[in-house]
Amino acid sequence: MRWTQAFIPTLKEDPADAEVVSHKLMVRAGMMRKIGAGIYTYLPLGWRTIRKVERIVREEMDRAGAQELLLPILSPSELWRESGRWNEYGKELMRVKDRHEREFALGPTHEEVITATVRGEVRSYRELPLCLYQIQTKFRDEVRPRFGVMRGREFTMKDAYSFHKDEKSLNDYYQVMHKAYSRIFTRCGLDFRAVLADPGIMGGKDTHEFMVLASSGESVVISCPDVECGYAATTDTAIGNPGAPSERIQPMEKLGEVHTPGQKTVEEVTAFLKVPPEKLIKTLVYHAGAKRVVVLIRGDRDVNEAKLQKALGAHEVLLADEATIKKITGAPLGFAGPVKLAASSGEVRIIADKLTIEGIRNGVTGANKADYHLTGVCEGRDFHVDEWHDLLLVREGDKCPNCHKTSLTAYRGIEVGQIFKLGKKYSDSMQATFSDEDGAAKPFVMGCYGIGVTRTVAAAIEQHNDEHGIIWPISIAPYHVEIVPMNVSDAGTMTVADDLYNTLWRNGIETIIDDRDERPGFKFKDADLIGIPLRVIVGPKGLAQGKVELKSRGAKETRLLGIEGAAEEIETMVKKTLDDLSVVR
RNA sequence: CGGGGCGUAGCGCAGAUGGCUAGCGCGCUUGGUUCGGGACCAAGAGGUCGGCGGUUCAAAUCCGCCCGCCCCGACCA
Repeated sequence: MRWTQAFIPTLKEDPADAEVVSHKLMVRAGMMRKIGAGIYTYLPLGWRTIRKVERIVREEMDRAGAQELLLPILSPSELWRESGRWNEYGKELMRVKDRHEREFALGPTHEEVITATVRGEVRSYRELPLCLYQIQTKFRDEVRPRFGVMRGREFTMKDAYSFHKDEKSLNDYYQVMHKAYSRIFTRCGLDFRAVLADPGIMGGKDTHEFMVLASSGESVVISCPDVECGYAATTDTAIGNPGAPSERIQPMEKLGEVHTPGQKTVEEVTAFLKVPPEKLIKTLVYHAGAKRVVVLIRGDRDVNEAKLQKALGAHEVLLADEATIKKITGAPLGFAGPVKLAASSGEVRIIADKLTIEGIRNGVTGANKADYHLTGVCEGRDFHVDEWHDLLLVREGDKCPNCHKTSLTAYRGIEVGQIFKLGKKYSDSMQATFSDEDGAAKPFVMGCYGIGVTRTVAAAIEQHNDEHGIIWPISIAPYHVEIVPMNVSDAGTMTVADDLYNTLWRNGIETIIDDRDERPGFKFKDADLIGIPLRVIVGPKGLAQGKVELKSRGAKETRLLGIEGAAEEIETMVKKTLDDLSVVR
């Protein structure tokens, strides 16, 4: 591409509405423009990179034995009612009506459509396993689109669905996909981790998220630094392991009441009674849908609301307001406790964090009476818990729940992919069956596997940039090489530059030449911004010695190449770098 | 959805105690001088001040409603 003919509208200044670096750079580098909140036009440069990522995804999906197809974006509501997700999916599902008032969904994911496609067509276990994938625009009516393409309302996604005759086949294929995903993100030049995650609305059991490590990431990952252990999970799912509290072996003290005027928070009570926060039994009242529950957790820890939500089977949990607390505990906010609580309120269940509350002795808790707390509170003797769950919000420094040896570390990540074992959720509800060896109709065992393609591009920029702009991994760079002729009015310069440009293209090296009549500094700034991995400068300095200058985007130093052999040498470099990226650890 | 902020030229911003032809930088056009890290000079073009309504002799500026956008908290690739 000749820059004078290209549509690459670069910007000197950051766009006012961009916050994260990938968003700023994608706009500044002329890769995309915003059309509405979470809706973008991909300009030629951005589209080239997106297509590079898609190509890598296709190659690896094909290698994993999956076949590409294309499902419709628009799908009738009946399909979603069959699976139950017309109601379950909530407001995030974009819904439209046709002229006859028939309802449709704009696909946010395609379990329903693929299941409807496969059922009736795949009839025998002999045709299994089968994996189908597509790369397509998805729609989600996000509560808050943000960070450019990171969380858009319309985005490109690769989604794959596998069909199996049994769990074992699914488990095997899950590993194949795990490996394929690792290859894809490695080839895209990303530093990532596969972590255990929460299945959420997708249903199913096992699931891993592929996280690209980045400070701007929206997810927090907890992981064990011990490589052999390798435990890694999102904070929503990380299993608690706070160690055995020493209180459990202490002799039980007598239950006592103390006057604690105005001492409401854990910090206040801790300071007032001169006890450590581990002694406190924090008592929280939650709304879980229409119901209310009392949740207990040790004073120094926090409740993981995602775990609570799952434990209660609720769609949403919300801390109760003061009026509700007063109604349930009989005391103002800050003096709630489990002792004699369940008896007085009847239908309100007491849910407790198993790891921090079970067997706790001599704890401190609210007396359900204004300005009073109880001491010497023992679980089992003084209060009864209806349900035990792991409700702990795991944090950095906790012991690893897997190897029990090392302290966990926390870091932020961008979720670029997720693989799920769906099981029979959709095949059951949508009656998608096949005939097994014994001739009986059985529902398919399914898996599904997503990659946010546009998000992957943003994640790559988050990991590869400096104060001047993007530094593309060559595998997903819009072009491999940028030629910068110093002076376009100089015939000698342009002959060398054009020859090199033509030769490189002839040898399959994607090249852009900045043939604009601009000063060198101006072109260098744009070159840094758009981040093409290799830059060839054709100017008087080199030409005087019969050379051109080669510089990597990330590097400071330049190398001189003889004009004659330059094309060949560059070609070798590009191909070697591409090969290096395909090597999977 | 709740809380906070913003909307003035293609982009980034000033102007806000109502007052004359609404400014600045970048970008754009033309001419000239420049030319190894976003040059300089000169002359231009470009605006329903987000929209509608109200107050007023007079509204970018005050009031009301609406729309759009961004950020912070509960979801997800």
